Amino acid sequence: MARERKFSDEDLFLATKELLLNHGYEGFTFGLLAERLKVSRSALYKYFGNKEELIMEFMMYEMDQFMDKLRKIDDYDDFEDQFNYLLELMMSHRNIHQLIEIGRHVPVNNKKMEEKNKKLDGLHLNMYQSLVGFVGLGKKEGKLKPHIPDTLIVGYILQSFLVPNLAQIPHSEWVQSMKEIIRDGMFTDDN
Amino acid sequence: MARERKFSDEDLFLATKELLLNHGYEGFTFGLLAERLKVSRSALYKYFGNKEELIMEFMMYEMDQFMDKLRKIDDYDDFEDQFNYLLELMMSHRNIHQLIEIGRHVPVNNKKMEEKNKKLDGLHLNMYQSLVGFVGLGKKEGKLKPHIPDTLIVGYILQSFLVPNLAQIPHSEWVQSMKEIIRDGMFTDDN
Amino acid sequence: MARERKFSDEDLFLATKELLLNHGYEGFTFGLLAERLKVSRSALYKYFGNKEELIMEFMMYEMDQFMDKLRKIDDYDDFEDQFNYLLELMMSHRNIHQLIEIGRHVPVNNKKMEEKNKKLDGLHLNMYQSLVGFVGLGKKEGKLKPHIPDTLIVGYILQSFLVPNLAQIPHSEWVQSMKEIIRDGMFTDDN
Amino acid sequence: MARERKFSDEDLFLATKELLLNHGYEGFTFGLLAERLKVSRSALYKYFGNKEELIMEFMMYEMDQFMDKLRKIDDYDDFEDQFNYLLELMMSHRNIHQLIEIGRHVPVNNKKMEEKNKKLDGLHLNMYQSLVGFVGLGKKEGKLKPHIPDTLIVGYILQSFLVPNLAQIPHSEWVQSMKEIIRDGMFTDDN
DNA sequence: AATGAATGAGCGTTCATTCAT
DNA sequence: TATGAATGAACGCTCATTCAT
Repeated sequence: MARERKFSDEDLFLATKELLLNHGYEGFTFGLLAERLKVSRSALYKYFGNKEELIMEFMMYEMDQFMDKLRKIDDYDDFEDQFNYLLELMMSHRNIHQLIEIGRHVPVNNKKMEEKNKKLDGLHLNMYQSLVGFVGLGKKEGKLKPHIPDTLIVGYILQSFLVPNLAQIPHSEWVQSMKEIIRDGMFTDDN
Repeated sequence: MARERKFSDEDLFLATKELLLNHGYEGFTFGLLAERLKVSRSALYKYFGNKEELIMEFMMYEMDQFMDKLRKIDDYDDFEDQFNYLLELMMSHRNIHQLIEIGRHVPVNNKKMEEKNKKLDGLHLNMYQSLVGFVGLGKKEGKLKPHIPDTLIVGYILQSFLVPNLAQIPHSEWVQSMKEIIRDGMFTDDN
Repeated sequence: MARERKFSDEDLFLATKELLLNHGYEGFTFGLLAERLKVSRSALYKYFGNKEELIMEFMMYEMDQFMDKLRKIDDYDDFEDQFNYLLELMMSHRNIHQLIEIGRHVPVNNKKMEEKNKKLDGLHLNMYQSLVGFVGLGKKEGKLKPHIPDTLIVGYILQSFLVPNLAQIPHSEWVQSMKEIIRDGMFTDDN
Repeated sequence: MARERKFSDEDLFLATKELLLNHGYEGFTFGLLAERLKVSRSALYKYFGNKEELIMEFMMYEMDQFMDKLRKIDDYDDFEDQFNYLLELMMSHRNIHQLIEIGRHVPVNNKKMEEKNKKLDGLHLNMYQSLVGFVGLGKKEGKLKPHIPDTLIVGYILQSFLVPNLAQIPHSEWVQSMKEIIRDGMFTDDN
């Protein structure tokens, strides 16, 4: 009944992600996105009323996917297992923070946007609570140092994965070392 | 006799720094900068051929200053002292990474730019080498775990300073905890 | 058997009229019209090659209807009766002028359009002649001042109804006063 | 110290006036105006922050000029003289109403605009009061029919000047006839 | 050395119009 | 017949950049 679409939602969100990560919120333009998808700029407006809406929608799509996986952390009872699962997850969703940070730049003007913003905030809260729950468990089990602020622990775990692997160390070795630093620091024991 | 300049390089670089940190690369405009310096936009072109050039020039100025301080790390013979000095330094120049990150956004088109870009890369290298030197010392003294890649150690330390202090933990406590994580990790000893 | 049309010409022209009066020529869009008729924008193109054509077509439809009524003026032999009929008619079709005025904004590009434009001009001429006939009768009967140009008389009658009733004077009083001015002016007799 | 301007404010306001009258508020574009003045669109933004501002500024310029002249009506003590003066004035500023009407379409968003809007409203009020004063004098002198609403009298006079002189009747004759209709109507005395 | 004037490219957005189903 | 997909021109607006004084 109508022509076939030239790009799928997945195509679009994938392109959006890359552009957003490479250019930031201000640097992300419909022109760039359209070029990438090989459509006209105006075609994008069929699906998203405006730039903010597009980015918000993308944000939610991305967060939803991430949260689905993050929630699985509760499948593990043992803290140690949760820790391993979490690190793997963060590693494979390395850029989620940058995206969240970029998301903060999106201005919120009208009501529709406000709604979406709330939903997004809800997801953030969910994420935060998952992690705080995890830290709480770690402290209760006597695994995590009790005197270190929760937010710092969470922040460190999240931030770690943004360290660029400039020297191209093999993945498994890199992750292994990273885990070790996070757990026991970079100093030898006899300090 | 020529007229006197209405603004000094220091004025200019200081203003550039603040604007860059507050607005990001895309949000930084000659208009904003000119307003801040109380000159016309066009006046800026007398000193910097274009926006990228200005930012590059600023980057180098900033890096130079930072490197001067970083090189002082060699005044300390003891690794432990170097470590403390480094953390303090990074803490008080926290935004150097943001600036470097912003620097990555600058597009490189022509030859003049390429030249400056190379020089800037040189400074990065200097920085890296200072730090690698520091890591080498640590390893030689048996303080740092020998099997962890140097770049990860350096990267991890640098990245630490980007963890946002969302919960507004007091500065000294925050730094103290950071040091502890870096040295001994977030896990308790009996793991 | 072909599908049945989802909207009638009357629907369409009615919607067009309201939109045109409320939004003006530039503010009138196919999107608005389609939404009103609950069809897709593109469906409209089956019936009207383009926006101008649609508006022209509408104009003619509207004029036709108006002319049907205007021609009834000849049912009255007496000038006085014609005068009253005319005023009532104008009052209840007040917006015909606005529409004509809007019609003047329609650009005429191609040949098809030119044709329709001519036909529309013909209708205007008809209207004008009806009114000139009316004026002629008035002058012959010695009711209208003979030395005042016909076009001014006609123009005045048409234009009068566009005076906005800002102070919300009750309708009947307003019309009554209007008639009086048109007939005998706003000055008292002893001038 | 800087290049000479390619157009004066008068040029600009004149062009604005014509475009506004021919295309209406929506149809008036910076593109059109720039083309007319043989400058780039963006050049206009040096002088007017946005479209509304430009139009408002123009409105005030136009109104100011008009009000200067309208206020002179009080130089005449006699109603008859005021009447003549008024008609001449309106004739030479025929389109002031269309402009006012167009001015009503300008959306008012921010504070700067609100201010200007208020000033413009003030001018409208001035105009209205000048005319109501004039009508009052006419009624007091027994020249104007007392039972006809003031707003109708004012509106009728203003509207008169919008009657198009389609048949190209010579100016003086046209004005003469207009005066007569306004004063004594279009009907002969013996009605 | 510094300025205001002017330009052109590009952005976000809207809309008439065309195309393929 | 009717539709959703797609396009391209234009609009309002911003900004880096150039020009003439």
